Amino acid sequence: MAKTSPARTCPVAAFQKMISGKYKLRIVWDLKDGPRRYGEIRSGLLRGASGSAEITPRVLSRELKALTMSGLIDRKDFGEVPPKVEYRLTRKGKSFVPVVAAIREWGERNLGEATALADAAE
Amino acid sequence: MAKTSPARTCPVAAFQKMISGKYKLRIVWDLKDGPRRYGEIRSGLLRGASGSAEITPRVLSRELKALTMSGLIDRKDFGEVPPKVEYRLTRKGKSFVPVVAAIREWGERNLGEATALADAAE
DNA sequence: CAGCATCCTGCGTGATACTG
DNA sequence: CAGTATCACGCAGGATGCTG
Repeated sequence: MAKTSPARTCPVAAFQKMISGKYKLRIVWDLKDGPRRYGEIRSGLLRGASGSAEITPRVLSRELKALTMSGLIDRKDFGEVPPKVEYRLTRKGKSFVPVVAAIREWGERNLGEATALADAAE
Repeated sequence: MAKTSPARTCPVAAFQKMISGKYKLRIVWDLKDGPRRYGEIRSGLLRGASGSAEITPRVLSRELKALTMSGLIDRKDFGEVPPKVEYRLTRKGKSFVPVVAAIREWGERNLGEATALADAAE
């Protein structure tokens, strides 16, 4: 047991906590294309399968704040008059993108459609 | 944006749903080393930072069932007398291991300690 | 040993309304 | 525009006790 983390909060547990919430991963993914404003993120985050309802500001605000505190994203507030705030990935956030990409890739391949078809003969 | 508009339940959303819960990822990770019995999984899944309390059967049972229905793991029930049940990764589950590995790797590197130190000069 | 049945609680998510 | 304040609710997750 030289390098076997001493019961430290499992990396996966920390990860789960960090991306807990329904939108954090999607926000990070959205931000990978560059900085986005609050409203843009909001417009891009539609709820339900129909994709009609928008996330409530309360929730988005929380997610954004959590991501900021996790150090994944950075909040940039431009002066005041007509409020303008941009969110962008930090270096850490950028390093996280490939992980999300891996998740998406796997998800697209395994959750897209043929979900539980060839799982019987395992 | 030619191919980025399906609006289909985002892969990440599906992923989040699939691994929702505090133990699913850990269970999958545990199972990567081979089949495990119910009790073994339970013993390996300790709660809290102290790692003393064990997961309650109700919860473990749910997680296991969910993972089975997701097609990530497979339940093998040996006869009856003294109940013996083994859980193992399905092909799909195995294909998912690398993703979890990526998550762990990233987590160990970014959540281990130096969490929010060099996030200012981004 | 490997669960299931019941009860209880905190928190994540949403609706709605208001502000600098 | 970019949030905050309040209220409400469903559900994950834990505590206990029981069973085949």
